[in-house]
Amino acid sequence: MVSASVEGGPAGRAPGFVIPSGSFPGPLDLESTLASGQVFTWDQAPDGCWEGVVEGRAIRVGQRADGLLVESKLSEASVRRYFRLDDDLEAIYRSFPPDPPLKAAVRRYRGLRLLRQDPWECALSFVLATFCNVPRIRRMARALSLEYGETVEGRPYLPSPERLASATEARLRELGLGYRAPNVLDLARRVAEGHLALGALRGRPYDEVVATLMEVRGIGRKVADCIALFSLEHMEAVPVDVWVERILKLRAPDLRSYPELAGFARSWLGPFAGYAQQYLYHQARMGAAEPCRGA
DNA sequence: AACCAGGTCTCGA
DNA sequence: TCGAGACCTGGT
Repeated sequence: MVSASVEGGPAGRAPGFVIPSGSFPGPLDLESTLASGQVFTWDQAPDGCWEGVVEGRAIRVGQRADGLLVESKLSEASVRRYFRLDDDLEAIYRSFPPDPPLKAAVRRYRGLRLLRQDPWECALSFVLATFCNVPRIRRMARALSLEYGETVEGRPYLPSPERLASATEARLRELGLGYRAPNVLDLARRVAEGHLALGALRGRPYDEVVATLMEVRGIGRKVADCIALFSLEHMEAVPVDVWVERILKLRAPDLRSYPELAGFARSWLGPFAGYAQQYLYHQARMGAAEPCRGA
């Protein structure tokens, strides 16, 4: 067999490097990070490595005892930024309240990091995500990638706003998006036409970010919080989905509305409430999927 | 085969 | 302002 791997070709092997564990504060657990329901475009290869696209480049990452193995044309700085290796995870853990279930979730998923996602990918993903389960979100994202997306170094990836804006609602429904089809179109058109500058929302105040995002059809408070937390640096944002709502109502049974629940979560969980939320969410969802598993 | 899913929108009180 | 229903579809 001839291994004719050409640098840059689809089968080409990207340069590899290791980001040593000691070179960033706190642990990193790839499995928890990439399978915790914050991102839907990564796949796990048979060898256990994860494959995705970051900043328009393909990337393969693997968990190693000595750190994070990376195969990509991306710079190390880009990878560090994406995986939020600048976050001092132990300090974030210390900021959490002494809540036994939260402590259990942290113990179990230690090393779960929020990602610094591209705002467009994040917004598109969570408009797709409304009221459906994670496997289906991944399926819809894959369908959009294959139908309208571009291939990034051999890997299918989500379409640009411009490309998606040219889609028809009927075709999007055929791809299985259901009633999300017009919402996805509205989002794509606003971004493509420059009426919604997602990148410019970085650094803007939380209330302004949420209000701006909610102008899009299909983006309510919860989806806006997801975008704010996962791609716009608002670690205080607490997306309240059905799982998190159950958890919050155990502590505050009298709270009903979304603003009340999210506000309670922020005061209870502290400045990194969004981080804590992700541990609670992941714990709840995995617990439901695998009911019998001793701690 | 029901029941549920990282909700949002509309509408009537 | 608040609660109730409708809503596409596929996983489990």
